[in-house]
Parts: sequence; C-alpha cells; structure tokens
Amino acid sequence: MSEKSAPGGGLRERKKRATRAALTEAAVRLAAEHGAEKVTVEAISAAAGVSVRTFFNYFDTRDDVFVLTDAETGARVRRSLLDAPADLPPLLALRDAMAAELAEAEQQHELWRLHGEVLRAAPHLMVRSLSAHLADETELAEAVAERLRSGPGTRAPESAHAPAGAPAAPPDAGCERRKALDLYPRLLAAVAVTAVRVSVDHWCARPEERAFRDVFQEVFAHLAAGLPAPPA
Amino acid sequence: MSEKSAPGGGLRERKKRATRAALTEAAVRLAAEHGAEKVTVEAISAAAGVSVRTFFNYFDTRDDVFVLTDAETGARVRRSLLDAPADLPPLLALRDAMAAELAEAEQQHELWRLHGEVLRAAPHLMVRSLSAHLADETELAEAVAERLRSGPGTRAPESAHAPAGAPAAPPDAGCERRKALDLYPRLLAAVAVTAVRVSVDHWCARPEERAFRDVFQEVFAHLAAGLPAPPA
DNA sequence: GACATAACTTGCATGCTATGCAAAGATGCA
DNA sequence: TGCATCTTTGCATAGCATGCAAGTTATGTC
Repeated sequence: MSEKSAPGGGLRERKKRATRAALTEAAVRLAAEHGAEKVTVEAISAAAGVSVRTFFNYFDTRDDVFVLTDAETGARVRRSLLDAPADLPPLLALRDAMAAELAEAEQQHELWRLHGEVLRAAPHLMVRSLSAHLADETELAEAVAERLRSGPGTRAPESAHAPAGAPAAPPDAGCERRKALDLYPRLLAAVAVTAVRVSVDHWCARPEERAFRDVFQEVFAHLAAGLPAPPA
Repeated sequence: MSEKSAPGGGLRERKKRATRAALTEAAVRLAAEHGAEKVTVEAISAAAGVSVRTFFNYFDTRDDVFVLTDAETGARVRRSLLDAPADLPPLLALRDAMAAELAEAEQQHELWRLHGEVLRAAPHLMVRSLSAHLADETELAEAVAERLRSGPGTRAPESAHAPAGAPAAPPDAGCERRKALDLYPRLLAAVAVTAVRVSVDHWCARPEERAFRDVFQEVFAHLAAGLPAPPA
C-alpha cells in the first residue's frame, strides 16, 4: 500500500501505518478472491497477522476497511476550492478542485481499479463508501458557502483559508450546523459528489473505452449546460 | 400507518401489511424517543407484538425498517416519466414526475416529518435510506434512456410503457446491466435523486420557512440553469 | 363444515459483528 | 536502565442475522 506517504515519525507510527495497510490490503485481496461478503473480520485479521480485536481498533466497522479514501482528500479539495480564481463560476471551481484530486488517485491506477472491482461487485460496500463522501458533503457545502460569501472580486486570495485549524469535527457534528446552510451550497456540493460517483462508476464499467478524465469532463459539461437532452 | 392503501386482498395480506406497519411504526416511535441507535430489534419486535425472528422475515436488516419508501414509488415515477409529453426536456420531465410523487408523500405530513427527524439525527440511517433510492437509480436511468431512445417527436405515447411486467428485478441485478447504460441517463437519474434528497433534507431542517414545493422547484431551477452562482 | 395445502410465525442453534475492560507487551525518552 | 505511554490481546458480553423444523393460521375445495 502507500508505504511512502508521510514516511516520517517514529517506529510506532510506522508500525501503525503498516498494520492499517496490511489490513486493508488483506481485505481487498480476500474480497477480490472470495467475494466481499464472504470475507470475515477473522480472516482479514489472520491474513494481516493481528487479532480480531486489533482490527476493531483500526476500523469502527467491518465495511470501513473497504473505504479506501484518504482522510485528507476532503480538506485538500476545500482548500483548492477556496484558492481558485475568484471569477471562476462555483461549478467550475469545484470541478477543477476535484479533478486535481482525482488525477492523483488515477496514478495509483492498479489499486484504484481493484478497489473499483470490489465495490462494484458489492453494492452494499459502494453505499458504505459513499457514506464517507457524504460526511464530506456538509463540509464541502460550507466551503462553497464561504466562497460565495466573500463574493467574486471581493475576496482577498490569501484570507480565504478556512478559519485556521478546524480540528476534525466529531462525527455527526454536521447535523446541527446544517441548519445554517443555504440551499445552493448544499445542492452544489451534493451534485458535485454525485457527479464524481457517476463518473467513477461509469468509467469502472468500461475502463478501456475512454480516459477517466474525459468522462469526468463530459459529466461536468452536462451539468454546466443544465442537463439538456444530448444529441442522439 | 397507511392502512387504506390497497385495502383489498384476503385476511392474510391485510395481516402482513398490519405487521409490517406495526414494525415500522414502532421503530420510528422508539427511535424518535430514545435515539435511533439505541433501539434494538428486540425492542421493536416487542413493541409490535411479534418475535425477533419475525422481524427478520420482514426486513433483511435492522436499518431497513427505517427506510419508509414505498416499493411502488419508483415504478410510478418511471411510468410518469415515460408518459410525459415528448417535447418536454428530460430534466423537466423527471422533475414533474418526482413532484407528483412527492405531493402525495407531503400529504402524510406528520409521518414524513417524524421520519425526517429520525433520519437527520442518524446520518447512518440517512445513508441506508439513500441506498434504497440508489437501487431505484439504475432503473430510473434505464427509463431515461428509454425516453431518449424513442426521441422527441418519434415516440408513440402508448408504446412507451416499460416492456410489460418486468417482474421485480432481483436485488443487485442492476450491476451487470449497468454496463449497457450511457453516461447521460445515469447522470440525470443520479442528479435527480440527489436533488430530491437535498430538497427534503433542506426542507426538514426548516419546515416552517418555506413550502416543500418551493424548495423543490428552486433546486430544479438551479439545475436547469447549469448551477450558476446565485445572486447574493 | 371438514380437509388438504400453502403461507406465516416461532423458538432454537449457530455464527458474525462490535464494544468495554484489564493484563501483557512494545515503544519513546530521560 | 527504568518509567510513562501507547498498542495489542484475550475475555466477556450484547446485538445482528440466517437456517431449520415444528406449530399455527388462512385459503380453496369438496
């Protein structure tokens, strides 16, 4: 797995990363081989060389081991969104922010493909994986609102970085805050996340036909045009 | 619960509906009172006056009891979509089809509100509920594709009803078929489902502020316009 | 009305998922 | 080396989920 990312830290941290990596890798391999639903936590733990209890020290849920999203992805997208040129329409700013992130992911082509395979074979896990993105959605909507608030032309490019270190909101904290959000930012964030999902899903179904980039761009072109009926 | 819908059938069917209704009602009430995650299957079953085993005869999963979607909703929306005037743009046809369905749901105002409360308090269940809609999404995408195929002006209004009785596709059957679907129908279906979710969610957060209908219409107006930045 | 059939419910047995707790082991640092 | 801290682990416990066989209840027919 990504052994090189953030190589620093002491032995402890490296071991933790190794254990987590071993668990996810074992999980994905076993899932690819025997089908995702037939893989028990016991099997994953055994393959990774740790106890069942330790598995649950790393993942809240069995299914969480199949959600291969980087926890920092959302933060990077939001920052990129806020740093985009002020005159770029929100939809396009969001498109570019996500495209940049996905370009990185596309480089780990092999792993991504395998992951896609597993998820598509198990809709249940696809849903689970989406839930991870849903958590992002509220924060993403806030970023959109922030971008709109400091409107086009009004915004000083440097002042826009989120209110310093918002320290990893506790899970479900978005529920109350959600009340304060306007409709448009929520809609844009939700639609963008959906667009990414559809792009990935469509591309996974026929990876050889078109580059992912093209699918992604076409999706956002449809959205920007207001989803008119395409030419036959 | 909805005791009147499809009142027919023998005693057996009525009993089944009653049992299912009792289970969902008990579940929602208990969840509203004690928090959704604190409600066990045992408690729900006891409150509904059946055994735990019977609960699992009605729902595959504990969480499924909180998914209050009518199984026929999707079918009605698809039919409505195919029956819409041929010159109506796909996005608007879908909007109207969904609006008609939601108008009915809005009448059971009380239950809908309570359900919304429970789901918003438990994102986990919101996700689960979405998965039910996701199942619809593929079939909805097929309906969109069907509508496009028999293009504007080409379509004989009567010939469009789905290929007779597609007999309740087995769960997950959509995964293979998905390969055959074009990008645009999938995108439109996914975006529309997302739009409904955002509308409902936004409206639930401030039910007194605006009619649901208005929120819904505004969302689709945003989409049809290509999601430009709204005026401040 | 009685009967055979099919459908529904139930309890029991079993296995997987998930959490709390306390003891044992590994790591970091002086 | 030795202490403080973090991690792993086994054990106990509870909830989730399924299969099976036996008991109960509708349905349709004679």
